[in-house]
Amino acid sequence: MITLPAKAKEALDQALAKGGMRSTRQREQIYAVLLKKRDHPSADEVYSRAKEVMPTISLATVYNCLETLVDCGLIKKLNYEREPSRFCPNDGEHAHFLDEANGRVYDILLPPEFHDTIRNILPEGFEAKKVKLSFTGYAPKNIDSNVI
Amino acid sequence: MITLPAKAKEALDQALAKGGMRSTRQREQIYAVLLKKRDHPSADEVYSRAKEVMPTISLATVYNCLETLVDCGLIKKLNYEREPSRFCPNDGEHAHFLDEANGRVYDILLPPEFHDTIRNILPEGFEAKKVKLSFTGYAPKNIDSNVI
DNA sequence: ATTGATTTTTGGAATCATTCCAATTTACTG
DNA sequence: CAGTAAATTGGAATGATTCCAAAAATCAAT
Repeated sequence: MITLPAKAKEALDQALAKGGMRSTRQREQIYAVLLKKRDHPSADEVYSRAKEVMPTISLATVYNCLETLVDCGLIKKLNYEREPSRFCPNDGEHAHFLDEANGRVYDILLPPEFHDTIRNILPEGFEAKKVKLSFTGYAPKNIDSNVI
Repeated sequence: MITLPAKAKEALDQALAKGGMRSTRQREQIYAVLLKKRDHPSADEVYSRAKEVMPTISLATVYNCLETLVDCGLIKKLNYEREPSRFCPNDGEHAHFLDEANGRVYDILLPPEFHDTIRNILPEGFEAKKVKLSFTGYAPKNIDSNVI
């Protein structure tokens, strides 16, 4: 069991309550695991890490919890081609950069007005609920953080 | 059998030759099918349409041909979550808009400088080979073309 | 054209991330 | 504390895609 930072715990409980969902140990641990190492792990990788802090958790539960957190808006689901989905506990708007050399994904923080700018290129009548911007290529070496 | 427009046929043969690949009836028909109705079909849907013009073609071949065309740069592969991949015979740079109401995907043509602008937001040292911009939401009704 | 070497196509089996299921356990309400 | 609804669990099922080995088709050189 790991302890979720008080602030995160609060955000989690609120987000769950808003959707009429219950706060459970499993959901808390999955969220804690994602916040601890922010490297965009797959469901399977989350399962591995979760088992270390809660050995009896099941893979099905990991999938359920991840889906719940996505629905709550606390985390994001990333997809590259049809590879296993990866998860990102960054709720702000940002782009993603996949480094082809090592498979790592970086969060690229954008200037605050950027998403609006992008939305404005849409022709009259198109209403975007979600905007996804993602890059693939090579990241500079010696980057330590996954959030840029 | 459908006839591939002369210009497209030429582009296909050239693109294949450049990669040391052979021109085959199957590849030609798959490309023709994609150009005929530009609605971003899945591999399965391409298979249905291909069988109408070439009844003996196999699903495996459809997958093979689509992959080849993607590798040649003649078509693009689109992915939404982990739904079946869809294919787009538009080789220019453009964004995609998925209409949640009916599942249709629209090509959104961008101002020519836009992709460069987007690339420029990347921090020093990040080299993007591919940029993907996609929207999800509601498109205006009564749109006839899939290319905007 | 025919041969030979190399690709490509083909049908069916295999893969594997994810979803589904029914039974048990857990969390909330009164 | 009891009752009810939601969540967790392990295992089975799903389904798009890939893999495989054999047959067919393409291209280059004769």
